[in-house]
Amino acid sequence: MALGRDYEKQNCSLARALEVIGERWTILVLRDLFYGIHRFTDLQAHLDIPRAVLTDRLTRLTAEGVVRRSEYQRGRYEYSLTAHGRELWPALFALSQWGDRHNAPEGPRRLFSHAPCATDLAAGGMCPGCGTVPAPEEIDVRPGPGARPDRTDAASVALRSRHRLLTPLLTDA
Amino acid sequence: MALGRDYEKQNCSLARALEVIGERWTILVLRDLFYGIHRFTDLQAHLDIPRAVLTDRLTRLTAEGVVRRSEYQRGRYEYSLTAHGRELWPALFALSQWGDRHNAPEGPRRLFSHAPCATDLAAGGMCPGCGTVPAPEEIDVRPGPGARPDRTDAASVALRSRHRLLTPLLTDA
DNA sequence: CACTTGAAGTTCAGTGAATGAACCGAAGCG
DNA sequence: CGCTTCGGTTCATTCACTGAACTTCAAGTG
Repeated sequence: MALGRDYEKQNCSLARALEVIGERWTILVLRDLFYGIHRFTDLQAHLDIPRAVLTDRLTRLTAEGVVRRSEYQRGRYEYSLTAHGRELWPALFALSQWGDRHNAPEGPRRLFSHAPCATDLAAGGMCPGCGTVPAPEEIDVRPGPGARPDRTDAASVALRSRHRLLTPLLTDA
Repeated sequence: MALGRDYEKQNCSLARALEVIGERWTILVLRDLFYGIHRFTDLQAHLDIPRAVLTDRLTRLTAEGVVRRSEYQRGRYEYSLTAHGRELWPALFALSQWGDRHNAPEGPRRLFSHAPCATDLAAGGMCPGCGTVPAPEEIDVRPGPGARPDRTDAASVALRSRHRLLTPLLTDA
């Protein structure tokens, strides 16, 4: 289709990436999956997104091999990032850092640290402690000075304490 | 407005970044500015984008302090990245790398190298030669194995030879 | 067993953004 | 003066996003 999805004339890797993740809401869906939010209802509540759009994005991401869908009860599904999806971490981190520099008068809203080194990440997602660019499995998120605790949905509340990326939030029981 | 631009409910730096650069075409406009394409007509031809949309994106990016507009002749303008815009480089590089991994059977379409080290960049935009994340001013682009020389507009042709990021392509005379 | 609740969607009318083609005004050129 | 180029604007059409209502199935409750 002509809007949002295709940049076919561009012989460019960036354009190819944007065809997969460049639509409205898609990157925020991926962010939530990195945070460990993985059920439809929790995603919908945390993103405050129309359900039809969330369905569409999850379906498309699944078709592209970025997200995996699995049934955790009969009729209930959960979504997680594939290895391919997890490789998007440096891109999301870089965008997030830029958003903080551009517009975060009270400091970063969230801080990311390399858990084994207990060191906050620097530019490019690099850990100054060990000089590598850690995989998301080794990264902790926690609220920063610019965080505003105004949301009350379950996912927002759970994210107010330190949490390892990719490990599920909000499992029942 | 309600579509494309705002993610106001999200207390999130990533959402703030996407409000500035998340609309369709915006990231590709920025890519071209990094490549040194800086005149309206060249951008329009290289992106194959409706003129009204290009006008809108350049206006908005200028208002956000990401792009600077200057008159190089009476009534003729050129656009360049501000310091703020240049800080987006790691994010664009990371996305581009992901696009190559996800969908580039014949290898990367473009290769980026840290000019002083003559070393190709690795994950996160890091230079393995010196261990830093170089600024775009120090980076060269050149076509990679996956490049397809099918476009004939002036900017596409000029980009077939090695070129330093941010230095103007296609100056007259 | 009937009744309610909740998850995960689908459907649909209304709205707003993207598209591409046409139009426009100012500057430069011969 | 006529022609072209640049850098737009205007406009009808197309298409995606929105929010609300509706649906379906499974599980839990009395």
